[in-house]
Amino acid sequence: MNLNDINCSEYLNSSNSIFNILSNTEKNTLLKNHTLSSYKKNDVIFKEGEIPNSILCLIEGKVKILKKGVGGRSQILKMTKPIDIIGYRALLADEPYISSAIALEDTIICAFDKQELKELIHNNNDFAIKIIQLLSSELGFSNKKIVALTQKHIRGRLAETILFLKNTYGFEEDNCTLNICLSREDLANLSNMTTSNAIRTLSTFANEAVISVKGRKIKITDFKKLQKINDLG
Amino acid sequence: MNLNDINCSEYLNSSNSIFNILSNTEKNTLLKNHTLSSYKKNDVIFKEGEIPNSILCLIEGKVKILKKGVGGRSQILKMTKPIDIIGYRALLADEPYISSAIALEDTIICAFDKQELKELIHNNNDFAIKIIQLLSSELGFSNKKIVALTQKHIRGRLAETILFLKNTYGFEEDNCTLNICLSREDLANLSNMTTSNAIRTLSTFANEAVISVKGRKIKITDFKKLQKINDLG
DNA sequence: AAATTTGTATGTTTTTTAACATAAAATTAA
DNA sequence: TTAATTTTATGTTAAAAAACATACAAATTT
Repeated sequence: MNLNDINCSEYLNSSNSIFNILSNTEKNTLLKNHTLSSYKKNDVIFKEGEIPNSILCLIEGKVKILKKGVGGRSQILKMTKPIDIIGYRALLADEPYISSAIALEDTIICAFDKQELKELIHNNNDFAIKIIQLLSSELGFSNKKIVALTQKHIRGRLAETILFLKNTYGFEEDNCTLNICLSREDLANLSNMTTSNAIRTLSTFANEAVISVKGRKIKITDFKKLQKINDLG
Repeated sequence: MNLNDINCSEYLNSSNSIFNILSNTEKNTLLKNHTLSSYKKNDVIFKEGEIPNSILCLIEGKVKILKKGVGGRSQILKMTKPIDIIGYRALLADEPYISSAIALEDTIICAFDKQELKELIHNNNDFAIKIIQLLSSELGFSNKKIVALTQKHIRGRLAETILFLKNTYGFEEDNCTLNICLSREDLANLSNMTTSNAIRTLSTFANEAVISVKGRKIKITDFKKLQKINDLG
């Protein structure tokens, strides 16, 4: 899609957008001063340590949010899809980014000024409450992840990642192929394991007929068994 | 301290309280309908799965927030001190609790009605913004914890826990003894390791003269070395 | 098309951590 | 007080996961 074809107003009104409760005046204020950018696969959108100066709205594509640990290993904290907002936590906490955002495929992002967002929150209470709901549900998600990533074994962790990807991106038309293509390394960085272990465990799952793998396409062939592996940990 | 001696209004006005920006009218509304309860050490304040119906304010004592994982092992997600608020995440996300709260020592808690909190947020924008700041800084904390707990080795994780306890509860008058007493099991559950490993690693740190241990009292004797262990992971 | 780089697959070894076992010390209850 | 239970300490073994090594396939660059 070409940048010139993007109609941001349409995205603000979308049913999944947190902006859809804004008044027309508020939406227009946002739209008056927005920036559209496009990113190629693997482009860095923002980086750990940078100061946020706008709120980003993912119009098209997929973006991973990751944080590097001691050994330089990355942990993917979040996977986003249109029309999620990105990078608002650091902005709202008045902190530099503690994570980086990288495009997983060609991506279009609409940026609104930081100050305008803050004014919106300040003037529109329903919007503030939507942000509160967003943050508190994300915090719950993050807390659950702490326990899953630290306590489950490799098989359980990878199974959880596959089910998570299904919930986030859904299936293709065949109703069983994950609607996202990731490298084995990304799968590993989602699941807190080495790339080798992601590759090996993926092969094992395929041998056990839980999934089938063709390149980066993953089909879930035995959903119940996958859930069992996830539940057992 | 006796429950009858508690003056809740004093706590609402305290400089650490998120309630201190409220108007007198708002504070009085809160105070009109509050419940004080006291808990003994190890008492359960709320439990995973329960429905939150009030926001809890820790007036006195210390409380751990923990979540059980697959094998029944607990991960301590948060350590609280006066006058932190407790259990607000689930309440704000309109979800059941995903974690439990347990008193670490004799504790006094003041509960305000859920609905009143929601009305406050709805009517007082500055208060909503304070909640947003609280949630977003907690989310950052949680995300950092994901990476630390999954990527650091045992020594680094325990060092981080000790430094975290120092930051949260500070030192006693001697300027080196942690102002909190925890069982080895709690230290383990903070650091994502077995109790055996917490005991062993604590002994090693003591042998290396990084800390000194007397029962449950921990003294930091070599702060720089402890930070180095923490940084190395 | 050939060459180079990157990603995937799989076997082997080493490290880390958990599990298990036992005993002593410290609390708590009878 | 004694007895029982819980907590701490430490040694040993077993399991899980990382690290390493190598080969092959796929994608990219030249």
